[in-house]
Amino acid sequence: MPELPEAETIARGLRVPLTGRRLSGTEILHADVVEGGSVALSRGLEGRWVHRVDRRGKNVVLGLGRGPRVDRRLVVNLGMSGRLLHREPDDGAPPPTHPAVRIGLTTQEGASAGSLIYHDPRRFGRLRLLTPSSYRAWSQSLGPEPLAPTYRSRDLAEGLARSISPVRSWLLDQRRVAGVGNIYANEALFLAGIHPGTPSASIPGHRARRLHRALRKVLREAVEARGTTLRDYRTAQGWEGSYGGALRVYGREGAPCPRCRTPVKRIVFSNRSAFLCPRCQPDPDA
DNA sequence: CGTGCCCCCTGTCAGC
DNA sequence: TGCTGACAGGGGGCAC
Repeated sequence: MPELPEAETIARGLRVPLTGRRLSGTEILHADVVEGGSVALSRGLEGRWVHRVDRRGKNVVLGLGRGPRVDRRLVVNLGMSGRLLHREPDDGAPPPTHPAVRIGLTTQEGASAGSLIYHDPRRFGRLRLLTPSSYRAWSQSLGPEPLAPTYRSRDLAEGLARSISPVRSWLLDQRRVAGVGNIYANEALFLAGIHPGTPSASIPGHRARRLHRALRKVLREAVEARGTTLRDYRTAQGWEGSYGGALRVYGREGAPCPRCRTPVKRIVFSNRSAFLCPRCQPDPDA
């Protein structure tokens, strides 16, 4: 579920409550979300301080250490239905329905600072604890961050030119560019006026530049709105994201295209829905 | 190697 | 009121 804007929102929401806290007393309720074994995770988290809270692609990354340096990273991929929730010590909030991992937090003085809960009904998400070298290898396996100032339209254009995949599949491939999922791929392709099934290599340079601009615009807007809640996604504080109302085509089959009023069409390929305006995004095969 | 398909799992909703 | 099938924001594995 969560794509870049949702993961970014969660990371921002965890930064203040987690930074400078210490992890202790990990409870693993569903071992299938833990990569590398429950015991290794519990032992690896125990007593480590949270130095940083970051994001890489769709992943939330906690930089941890026993001393002042980051010597482990907890990488959380939220899959389709994962949430990372911060709970205060005795907020009377109802307990989450599908907790998978619960990690205790303490202050420098050792007082309770609540808990960090990984919640995931479908359990497609994954938690992994990585050393600096395994983190580096993992991060290098992902593509560039599309919102980084160093990500230029030329990078996108050159990547597209080397692939025969449909452009939506290309955008969803985390090795090409990190953090784009089905919602924002469809939204960006709409803004760029490109049919999702267009073979990547057939997209001319000026269209690739348009796609680069559209992708960054959509992602920035969605971060601003704290992400899109369709169903499961919540911020670290349990709030919904507000970008759902701004979606132009995703999930809007039959609704008028915001640009030309033609009904939005839904097609399926690679086992996933794509939404498009058949007039603004003409089928290259037609 | 690149690409596409299936599957992991649970919840929800539409249609009968 | 069930029951069934389709579908859901992701990604790993495998066959070709």
